[in-house]
Amino acid sequence: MTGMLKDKTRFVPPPKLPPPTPVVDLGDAEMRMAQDLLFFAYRDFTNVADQVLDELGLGRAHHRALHFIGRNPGITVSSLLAVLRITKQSLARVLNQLVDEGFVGQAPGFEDRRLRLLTLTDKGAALERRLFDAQRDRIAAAYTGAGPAGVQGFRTVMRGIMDRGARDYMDGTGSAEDT
Amino acid sequence: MTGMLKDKTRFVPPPKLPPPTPVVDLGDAEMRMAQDLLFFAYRDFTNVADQVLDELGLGRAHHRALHFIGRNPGITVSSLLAVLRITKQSLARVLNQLVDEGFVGQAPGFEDRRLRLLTLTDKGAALERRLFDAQRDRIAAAYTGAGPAGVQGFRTVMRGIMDRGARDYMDGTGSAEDT
DNA sequence: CGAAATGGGTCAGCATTGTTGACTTAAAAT
DNA sequence: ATTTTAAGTCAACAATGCTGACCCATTTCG
Repeated sequence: MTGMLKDKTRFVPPPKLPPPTPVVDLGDAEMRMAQDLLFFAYRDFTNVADQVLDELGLGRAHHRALHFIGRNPGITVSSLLAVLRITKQSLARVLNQLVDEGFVGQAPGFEDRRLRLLTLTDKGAALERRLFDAQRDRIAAAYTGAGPAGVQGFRTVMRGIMDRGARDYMDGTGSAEDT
Repeated sequence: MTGMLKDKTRFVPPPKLPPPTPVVDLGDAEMRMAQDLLFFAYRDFTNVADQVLDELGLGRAHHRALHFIGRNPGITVSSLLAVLRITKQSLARVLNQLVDEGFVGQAPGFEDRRLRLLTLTDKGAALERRLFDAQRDRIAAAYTGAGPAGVQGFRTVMRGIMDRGARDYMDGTGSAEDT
């Protein structure tokens, strides 16, 4: 980029700004908006929790683990991996830290002693609570503003966007590993 | 973690799985679900585009830049920074690459020649199109399944979740820099 | 029973994308 | 003429993904 404005001699005509990427269907505009919605809502939603996490030297990945362990006490490592869809190594980093710092507890499975059943300790539950509370307000406000029918629509669309595997997980139907 | 199942003598009772983090309000369950919805929908939505990007050796960050430049032809660097809310240095990496590879064009502002007005080249627009088309199907399907009222609810909730600054941007009202 | 499969773990190294901090340059503004 | 401002650059660091290559302890299966 060294000197984009350097050669003052050559006049570069300001581009005749094209229309925002020629809209083919009319529906396109709606879809583009959806991209924005997802980007901004996700970013700002996660940012809320990030602030709390920073204080503790933890990251988003830790939050995710806490969340899903909290929602699924006794979940195994491989199930957690299936839900998060990350690698064992990525999870290990985060999970070991959570265990070391006493946020997550573990116990071998009763029948199959290879399993490592994960739970939140009191400390972990408290943190998860705190993180949740921060995000909670946003959701609550947004839900209130949208009314019950709006919330229903929100859910339906979000479910429609995610993979079948994720949907199944949410239905409790899910081993989550299938697709 | 070296030997969590190592001392076979000591019996570690399987934790009596506590209920999924004691639900205080009834509303809590709904809010927790929203966390899941955002996580899964966002992840799976972005993944669709990631596959295309991988082929070209580009990442999500590139997609974001392409998207917002495409939506806002002639946007300045600082406006783009305000929308994305990342640092100049982070953006530079990605943006320089896009310019070098001919996806993004630039021209100095007419009145204020310090400005660097960004646009998509044809090549850039084509790529953005391709990325969009991939995501488009998901949205289309989800929207169809939810009906017009559902879509309206989705929008309202998503807007409610994001920061005011993002909302303003979406309304076109926005300098996006204010909060 | 012995071999294979499974759940889990570890070491090492790399890529992407975000961050700080410290400066430079060119063009506006005052 | 000085100060702002828009943009860019170098350097280093952190969080989280990923791959590849192995190791252990159990459980299962032929």
